[in-house]
Amino acid sequence: MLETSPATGVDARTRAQREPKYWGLKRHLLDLLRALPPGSPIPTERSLAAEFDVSRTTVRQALAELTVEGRLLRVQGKGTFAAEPKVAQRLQLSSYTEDMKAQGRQPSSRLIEASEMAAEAELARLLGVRAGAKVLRLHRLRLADGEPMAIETTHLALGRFRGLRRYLAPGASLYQVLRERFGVEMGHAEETIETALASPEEAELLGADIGLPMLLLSRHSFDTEGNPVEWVRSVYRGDRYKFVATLNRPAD
Amino acid sequence: MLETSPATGVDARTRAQREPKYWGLKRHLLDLLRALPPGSPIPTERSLAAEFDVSRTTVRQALAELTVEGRLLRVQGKGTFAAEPKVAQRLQLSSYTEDMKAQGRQPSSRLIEASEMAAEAELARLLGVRAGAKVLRLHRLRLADGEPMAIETTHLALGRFRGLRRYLAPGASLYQVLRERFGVEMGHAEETIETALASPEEAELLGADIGLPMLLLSRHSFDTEGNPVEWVRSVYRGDRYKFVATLNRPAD
DNA sequence: AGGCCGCATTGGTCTACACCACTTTGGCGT
DNA sequence: ACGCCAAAGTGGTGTAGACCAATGCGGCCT
Repeated sequence: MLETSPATGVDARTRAQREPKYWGLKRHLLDLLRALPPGSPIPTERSLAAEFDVSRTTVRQALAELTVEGRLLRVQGKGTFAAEPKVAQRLQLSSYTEDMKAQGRQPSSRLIEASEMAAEAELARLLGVRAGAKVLRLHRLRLADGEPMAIETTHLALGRFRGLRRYLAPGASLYQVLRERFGVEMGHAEETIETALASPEEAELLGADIGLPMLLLSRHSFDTEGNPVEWVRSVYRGDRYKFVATLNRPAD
Repeated sequence: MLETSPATGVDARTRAQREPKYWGLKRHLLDLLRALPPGSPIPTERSLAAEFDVSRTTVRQALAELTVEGRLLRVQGKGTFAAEPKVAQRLQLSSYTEDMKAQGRQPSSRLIEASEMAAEAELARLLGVRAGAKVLRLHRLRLADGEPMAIETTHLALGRFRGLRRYLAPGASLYQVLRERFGVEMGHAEETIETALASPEEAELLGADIGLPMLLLSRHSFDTEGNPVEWVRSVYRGDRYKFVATLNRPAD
């Protein structure tokens, strides 16, 4: 599912040429989503195909990308729904909050989406649950002085944190909730940093150009007993951010 | 092509075989990728469709997912290629040589240039010497299994390490020389990681394209007494490298 | 020699249709 | 009333074929 494709929103005026049909459909659906309460059903694939006079395959391509982008929730046999935009919470683990403050900038977060999903094999392994287990996915935009800096996607096993979603109020700290409601204390984490090019969705959210170099940070956190707690994938604007690490004790 | 017997459908799924065709194709391609040198071309969509007797649409679904998962690189008009696996480098105070060995790769270095220069203000500050002091600059190409991985430029104050140049033999570890000849033990270091695009010279040395995203790592190392020892600027191929860090006691 | 152009090849978009898997609903039989 | 189950409707998988867009190569023309 999902295709790598050119820009979906924002300008892209440099190439105002042939816009694929599923782009237009996508933009139309994004407008629809903006004016629609979360959780409400979207027209069915077949009706969209009829209304826009395109094939169902084309409709599915648009829907697939929107699903990957976290705007839609699809359930076989039931329908397609507007993803829940949800309560915000801010977590402060890493150094983002402190980094920003240390630089005299005002950090903030915007929750883009909070949804439940079934864990595919790799994610299940990382979270220590069986494949297909329910997982809570938090999709947030990080800002500094109101300027978009990063997109952060957090995954937690719902089986281990039943009712987690209910505790997530705006401004609430995820780590605080985990500690106070579930008695989970973070122990250590493993991070990887690599490069990636901005995807259309990411570019739009971050207000950057498609293909802009990004820093991709993954964090795998464990509690004090060594049980996996969360898996986070963050995308930072490469032109606005850099990571700083202080290393102690040589290895050799 | 040819054949397409089950025009009526109905049969096909006989054995509780819940696995979609594109899954099987995906698994096959993953096997192929395991046994294939990175960067090598994958069979074309049309040939895969013919070989596995499925439609091109089905092949594309498998390829699309593998692309999203970072296993494949697709280029219109050229083909589909095995993605370069990223090498992980521990974000810790160890030498490149040891990092690579720990991963079972054969590390090597090629000294491109070793020159003395006068430190400009900023570099002098970093190395704790007066502006204009003599500095040794080592320009090295780092390889793993003979493959260019990074360009590393190291700066050391010659006033502190007299005769350093004479001890630098091919294959010698800088850290080892510093320890054995000068009794310098590394204490801690400050690293920053950011992105940059490859310059023409860098691209040529690394065998990459101009404009390829790179990981730019700067390291400021100090000995156990807190005296600055070296300042290093490294450029890593973003498509072949990633940094790994283990964090203890996460923030609140 | 150098440059331009067109063709072959590859991935990208799209159609129209068929059937499968899952969920909900409503009517039928008890 | 109640329960079961078939039908309807939804998304999921799959086919065969068409044309578009980008790339690269080779040959033609100057």
